[in-house]
Amino acid sequence: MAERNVTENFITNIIDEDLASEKHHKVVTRFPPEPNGYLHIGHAKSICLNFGVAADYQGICHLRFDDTNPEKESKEYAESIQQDIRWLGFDWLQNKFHASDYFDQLYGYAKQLIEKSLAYVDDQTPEEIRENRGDFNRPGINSPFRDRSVEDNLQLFRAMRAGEFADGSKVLRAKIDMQSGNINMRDPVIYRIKRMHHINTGDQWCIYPMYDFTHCISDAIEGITHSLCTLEFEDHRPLYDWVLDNIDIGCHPQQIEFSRLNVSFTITSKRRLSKLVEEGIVDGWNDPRMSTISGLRRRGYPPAAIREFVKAVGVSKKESVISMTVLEDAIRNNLNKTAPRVMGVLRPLKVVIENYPEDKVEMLTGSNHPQDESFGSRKIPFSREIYVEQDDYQENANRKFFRLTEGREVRLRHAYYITCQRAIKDDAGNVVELRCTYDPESRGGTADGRKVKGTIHWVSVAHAEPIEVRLYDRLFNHPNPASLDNFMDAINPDSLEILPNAVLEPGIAEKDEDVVYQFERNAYFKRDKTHETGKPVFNQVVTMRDSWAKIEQENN
RNA sequence: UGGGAUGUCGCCAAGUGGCUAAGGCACCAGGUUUUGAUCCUGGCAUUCGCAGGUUCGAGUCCUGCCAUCCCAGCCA
Repeated sequence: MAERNVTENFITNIIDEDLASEKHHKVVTRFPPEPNGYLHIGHAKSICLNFGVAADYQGICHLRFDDTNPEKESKEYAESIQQDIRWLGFDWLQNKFHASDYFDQLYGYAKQLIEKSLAYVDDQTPEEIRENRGDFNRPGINSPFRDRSVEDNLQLFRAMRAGEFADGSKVLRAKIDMQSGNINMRDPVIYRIKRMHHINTGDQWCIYPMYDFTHCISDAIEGITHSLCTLEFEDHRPLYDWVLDNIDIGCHPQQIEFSRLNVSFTITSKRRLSKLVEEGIVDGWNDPRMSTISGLRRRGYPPAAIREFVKAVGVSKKESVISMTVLEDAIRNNLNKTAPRVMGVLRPLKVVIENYPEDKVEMLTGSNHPQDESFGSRKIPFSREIYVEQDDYQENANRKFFRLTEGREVRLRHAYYITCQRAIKDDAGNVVELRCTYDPESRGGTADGRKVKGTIHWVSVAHAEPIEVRLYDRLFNHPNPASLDNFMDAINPDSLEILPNAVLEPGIAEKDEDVVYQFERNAYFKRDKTHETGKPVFNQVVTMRDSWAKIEQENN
């Protein structure tokens, strides 16, 4: 049996039981976004769950746009949502639907409720409706229009549709129970008058159905077996069931609620994300620091890694905040297996190898992946002057520092051993150049068998490709910014660091490809599409684990 | 003071009355290594929000309590 997309959880347990009891013989789920914004990491969980569960049971998952409120919806959002789902690796095949596809049927079912005396047209103002709904401590009061005759209601509802009434002047309400402890059951509004152009139905309608009336019926029309949604809809389930129990539709999907995905140090609310964009804190909705799917994509997170992450997180009803380290682990885990290795120097320090011939250039062989020969190898030019990382030299190094300091020998990755002879400083005392010597016998092997603890990466000065590197850190300094009075207070001022003088080994930067590279000993990087600077720009996807950072901290 | 839910290791999460409470992340200690990466080995809850009770036996059943979250849009 193939590996499952979704680990067993309380929902798959229910599905297993439904299949075993022959309540169902197939599984049909749906992902029901409202096209009113961009998808984010939280939606990824719902997408992976709905499409993943369907795939695990050889079922299908529909994409259904929940487009019942033309005030907020746009085609642009619908487009980006489809792009994001596809990018995540899922396919709705022929099953793309809109709640608005069912407007005629919905209208018919509303009339059916009226005929059963289970719905009525209410003339109260919005304020009156709110006031008479009561609150947690006060039961609602029946509307004075609650007992209109079926004929009157039918005629009024038709007139609503025909555009005979002003926006907001009347609504259609389900007749349930104004005394219910569940406020959703206190005669919920199911249709409102709203003269507004709809992205799908144009100007055909001036009345639009509400979510609670629409969603359950749409599910039933499509033959959804398990309607998975988030916890806040738990209170709506009695209404979901009430509607389906009181119309003639012959299908009753089961609504099951699970908890949303929250990731530490991030936010996902549309309102807050949008504020970051508006205030210029980030470079747009697809800024690599954003939790939007388009942000994750630009950052270079592989879709497979996001799927693995969601799988690792699990599904339950407990409200939780998952550690960002779980996401990073999933990214590293994927990239470690898939990213070709190259050498890039982020903060260059020039090294002159004094005993290496001035004009000589050697083409050295470097493997593209140390654990996977199928990645092959490449030729890397080596010469007398190279760049190494500034951090790989320390003037006063202790024994635990395995890199360059006066008199210490290190290996240059894929090349020779060099020994640091002396550092050259500028007038301000900054180290600006290192003078080293190399051992011509040490190339590619252990030479005389002596061991060197450290291996550092490098790029030949004459062959270096100048690039710009963008390093990213978490956007917030607080593990749960959304819980703050003002989440903007928690913004990390250092979430972006631009390194304009980085260099990369030749043959990589000119390619305009969708590949994530590991700059060995640094991090994973992916080329950004931007051309705002003259040089190629590389975004840091995720750092490598860094046990040296811990050792360094302990020493301080 | 109403209704709905949730509480198992620092963060997630299995567990559906019966072997010593899975697994992942994090963390700690070692080993391998031409990336201080990867990989490998070992450690990491006598205890399941609390208190009673039922039972030969309870994280799993019952009762009470406590904590946290959601609901008063003509939003979804």
